[in-house]
Amino acid sequence: MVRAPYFDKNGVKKGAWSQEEDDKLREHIEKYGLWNWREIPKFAGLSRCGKSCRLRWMNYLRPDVKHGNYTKEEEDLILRLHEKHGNKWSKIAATLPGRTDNEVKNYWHAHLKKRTVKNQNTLVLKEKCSGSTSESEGSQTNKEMEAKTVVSYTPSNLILESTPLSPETSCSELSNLSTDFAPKLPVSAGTNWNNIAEDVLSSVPTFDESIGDFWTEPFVAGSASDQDNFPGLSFYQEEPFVSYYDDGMDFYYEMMQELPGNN
DNA sequence: AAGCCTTCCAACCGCAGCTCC
DNA sequence: GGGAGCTGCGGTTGGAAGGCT
Repeated sequence: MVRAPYFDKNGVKKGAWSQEEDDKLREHIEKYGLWNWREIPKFAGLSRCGKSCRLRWMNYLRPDVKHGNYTKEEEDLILRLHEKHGNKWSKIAATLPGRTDNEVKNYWHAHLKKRTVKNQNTLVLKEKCSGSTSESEGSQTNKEMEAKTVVSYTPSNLILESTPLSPETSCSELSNLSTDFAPKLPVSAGTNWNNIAEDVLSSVPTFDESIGDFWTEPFVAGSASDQDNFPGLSFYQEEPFVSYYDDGMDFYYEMMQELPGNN
């Protein structure tokens, strides 16, 4: 189910991640945090491009990511949000703690898309049988119409709508998520950053330089100047915590406000 | 049993948006 | 203002696994 690992012409490894690579990346991020995706593979001793590392971390290695077993509530929420926002997977995923945009997107295409297509066909058939609905519903507001359409997707929406979450509860849950994985940063008065940098660099292999954009550029063993300017150091001291859900919070609150019973 | 087909998830790719200089 | 560097998003693809004929 995964692509066979291979090295491209630049010496950058592609395809499936090995356990060893996962361990290296996880260990590095847990130790030093997230600071610069292009540099991380270099310092973690990985033959991957930064983009690949980011994807692997975000979609698989992150400690708060859960896999498989979507609940009925999650399915319904995805359906509702997709109806409202379209293919804005990151927006949708932001409201599903532990789910990634990639996973939501895959789940949609694998399981939910068929259902909505089926339901839409059913709706069209019903409309054709009962005539145009625009006249009979002409007095309804757009919001009412939208709500009606969403509910028509699946009867189980009723379950979700009958159990509205309070914004306070939801936000605090998400807030916990955003801090659950605060990188274990070795920030202390006695921290010797140069030692850390040398430590990290000790296992770095060497690859040929090549041209390419930010993401495809292969990691290159750091030069002496790289070691002197370990890029993560200033970041750690200025911004020690990284939140994965900051952007989703406002949206989540906004969405909860719009749930029936919260107006 | 063997070959073909379908499903579905991990990973890749291109590009838009943001920030900094 | 605009160019470079970086990040994140969404569409697409590769291919293993399981089902079907």
